[in-house]
Amino acid sequence: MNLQAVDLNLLLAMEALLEERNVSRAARRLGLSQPAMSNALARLRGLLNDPLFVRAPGGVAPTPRAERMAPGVRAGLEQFRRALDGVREFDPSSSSRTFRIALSDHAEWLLAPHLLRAVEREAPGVRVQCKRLDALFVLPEAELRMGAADIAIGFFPDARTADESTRLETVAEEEHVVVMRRGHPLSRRTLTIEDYAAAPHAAVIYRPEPWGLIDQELAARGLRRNLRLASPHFLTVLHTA
DNA sequence: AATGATTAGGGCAGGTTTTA
DNA sequence: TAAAACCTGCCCTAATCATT
Repeated sequence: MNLQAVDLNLLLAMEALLEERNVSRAARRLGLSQPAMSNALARLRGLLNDPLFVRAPGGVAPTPRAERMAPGVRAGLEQFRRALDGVREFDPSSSSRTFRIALSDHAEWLLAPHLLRAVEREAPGVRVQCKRLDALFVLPEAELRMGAADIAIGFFPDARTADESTRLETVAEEEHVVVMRRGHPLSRRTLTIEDYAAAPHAAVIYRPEPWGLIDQELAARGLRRNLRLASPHFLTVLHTA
């Protein structure tokens, strides 16, 4: 494509639309009127021969083409900004950036106090926005790719198959544990997997259907657990023990 | 009905062409 | 080379249309 034929401000419009998923909000973000943003979108559509964004509840949703373009647009604009800013390294002490972290309430409960202290100490202008993972063991690749989340923290068994734009790092290792109240009959002996499956219990499950990774593992052993409560909240499950 | 996207028409800034 | 005239494209407001 001939870049001379492209108004590079359209990339800013694209970025704002990817972030806001709403033409009016994207316009406000760039200090434009809503029709001006609509017009920019129309020019992008003509340029790329794709609708890019289609109407959806609450605004617009990106087409697969727009989603594929998103990482490149973000990276390109980031390079422009860095070039124009004189290639400044990230400086926590002067940054006013908002970091969006997708994680479980369990990880949030464990990490948030430490994170908050570190931010207060080293990056007083930085804000942290925690958001819940949509699924417990599934890497939110789309959210990361679209910039809806900067990082995701959790146990992601299939993360190794993530695309190249996703950077993976082991930050901690944990074991699954069974929690029960003091004095529970099962606490007096070594818990077998059969005991576990047979005992009425609560579990953390994010999906609408109460069927997760552990159920798959049990099924492989010919077992089915006696699940009485499925909740997306670790703290709720702990509270019911 | 409310919210949000698109269209129409006019103004303005910046670029191009013409002319002295 | 610089100034004037002209052209093009973007943005604005207002009105209308579409979707939820």
